[in-house]
Amino acid sequence: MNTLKPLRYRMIKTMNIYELLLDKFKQALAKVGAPEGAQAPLTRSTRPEFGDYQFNGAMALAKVLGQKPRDIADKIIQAVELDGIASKLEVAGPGFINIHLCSQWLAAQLDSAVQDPRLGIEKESAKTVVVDYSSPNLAKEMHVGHLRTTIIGDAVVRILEFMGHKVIRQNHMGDWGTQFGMLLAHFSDQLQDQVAETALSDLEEFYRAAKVRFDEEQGFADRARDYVVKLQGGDSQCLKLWQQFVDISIAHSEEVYQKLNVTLKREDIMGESAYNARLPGIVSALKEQGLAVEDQGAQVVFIQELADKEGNPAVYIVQKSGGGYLYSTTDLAAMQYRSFELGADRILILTDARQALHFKQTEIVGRKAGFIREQTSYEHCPFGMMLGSDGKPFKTRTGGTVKLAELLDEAVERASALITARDSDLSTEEVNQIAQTVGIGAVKYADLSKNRTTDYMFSWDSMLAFEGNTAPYLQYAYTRVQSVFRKAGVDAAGLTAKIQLLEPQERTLALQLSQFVEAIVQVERDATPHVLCAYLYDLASQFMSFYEACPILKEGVAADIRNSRLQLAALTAKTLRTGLDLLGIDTLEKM
RNA sequence: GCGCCCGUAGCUCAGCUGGAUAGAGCAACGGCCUUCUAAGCCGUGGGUCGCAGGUUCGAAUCCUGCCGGGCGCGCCA
Repeated sequence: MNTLKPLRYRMIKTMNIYELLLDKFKQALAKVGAPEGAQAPLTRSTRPEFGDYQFNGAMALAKVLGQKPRDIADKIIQAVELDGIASKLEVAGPGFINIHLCSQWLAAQLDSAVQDPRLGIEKESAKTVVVDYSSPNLAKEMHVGHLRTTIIGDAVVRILEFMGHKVIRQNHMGDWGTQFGMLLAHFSDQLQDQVAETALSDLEEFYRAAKVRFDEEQGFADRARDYVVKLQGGDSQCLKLWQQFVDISIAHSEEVYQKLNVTLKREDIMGESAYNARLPGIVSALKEQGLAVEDQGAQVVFIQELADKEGNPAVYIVQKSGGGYLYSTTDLAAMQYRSFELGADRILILTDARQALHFKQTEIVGRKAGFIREQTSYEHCPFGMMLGSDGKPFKTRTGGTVKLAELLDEAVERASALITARDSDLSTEEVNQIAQTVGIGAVKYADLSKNRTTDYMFSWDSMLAFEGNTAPYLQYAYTRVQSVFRKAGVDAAGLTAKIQLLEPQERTLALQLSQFVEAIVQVERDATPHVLCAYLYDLASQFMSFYEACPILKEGVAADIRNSRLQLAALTAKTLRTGLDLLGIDTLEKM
């Protein structure tokens, strides 16, 4: 037998250039005598004349090493091993090191990426990541306020999966709360001889009616609370009504998911009710550990870590004086289930920012009580709430609410109108297909592209705009590439030409293409899809400039140049399609 | 009262672990379609980065204090 030998030479795949450079500069730092753990600040250059990346570690070392920063920068340049990777390293200003990547090397990276279905991005060692998102309240029809968690969460899970992680979606539906009692009370005495589905055809209206009674009708609120206790206690009549109601609500949610192209499935549902049986155990465990104590008839945990200046601890109620459980109890149970039974390495929870304190408290209590393994991270990913165009919060009662289903329909209609308004040879069927893809994409992108933790403004115009930094712009860039290949009669998959980077637009595009992984890794880490949106928009924008400046199929373009440009276009299209797919947005061949 | 988040161009937003002259889109203005789809491209104008200190070689970014806005703080989620 032969001794072991490599089966074949394994080419280094297109790697994360940032990581590569960082690694090289860290080695160089050690060589010039920088202390262990010295900062290694590497960034992308802000201006073309400063190169592609810049390393700014020399200035900080000046004091430590007792040398001039520019001298240190010179030594770093001598020490760093970037032969064949960088074409030029120069010291600028007080001691910046500008890194100009070698165009041939950059082109070679793209040559291998374009052949790879994963665009040269390697999977990471798999972690188990539980992602809690969407989680609509089944008492109400989904409205625009549910967009953020649903869409952002879905993009996050797609990206985590792309990077090789085991993702467990958890749709923590609100099917067990106090307001459910309100609905059950209304449900049971209003609709005894009606078919539930008919009555619930308009969930919003049903909820509104129940809410009115809850607020105004004598005795109704008490009955609603009784219903919660009965329900949580397992009363069969209540459960039956409840189940009927839940089924209809879930079906409604699934319709919206379908329209939105969201990956949540029925088996991802792990509603609040699913934790019911665990709640007594949570409270008793807290009591046994002396964490929960009785106060004013309720079981509460006093959290000293969050005490005010007077030393008054924060109060965290885990069981109501009447014996009922709350979302705190449920969230502790969910934490335990996810960490121990699902084996989560990370737990991501996407909700609005108003719940930040609650999750902070939940983590403190949960960790003390041992409801979460030490190695499990507990990450609340907050975002601001939806405001109306007037800057005031969206009202959920007075008809100011925009139902999600209606919003999506309007988006598709607007897209359709836009398409038919322009000259085209598209068939009706094609128009409908495009309108669907563009309209839904626009809505999703509008939400995905901003991930501020502050409130954000809902606006039909900005959400359904089809120009500028929008999904249609990205989709359009993609179709332009497809159109080129159609016209050329070439199959992108069959291309083998080497990429050449001659024009500035080609080089700019190439550099951007090589940085796809950097954007993805950041989203993976921070659960911020807007970083990927920004990346893709820049990519599309740079492609548009390239497209205008660098003719591909026109007369007079040499064959090798044409083929190189086709490769660049092909890689752009693949990157756009992959990126949009990770955002849950479809691409089109024509538009 | 305490806590969290935020304040960047007329509007909506980027700005990564501090780095060079703070960037986009929309809106405004001026160019570019008999030539790869004008949902596009090129260009112009527009910012005391809320204010004041501090740390630093260097601050939109970190710290402190104010001002302004939002949200939260024992039986809703």
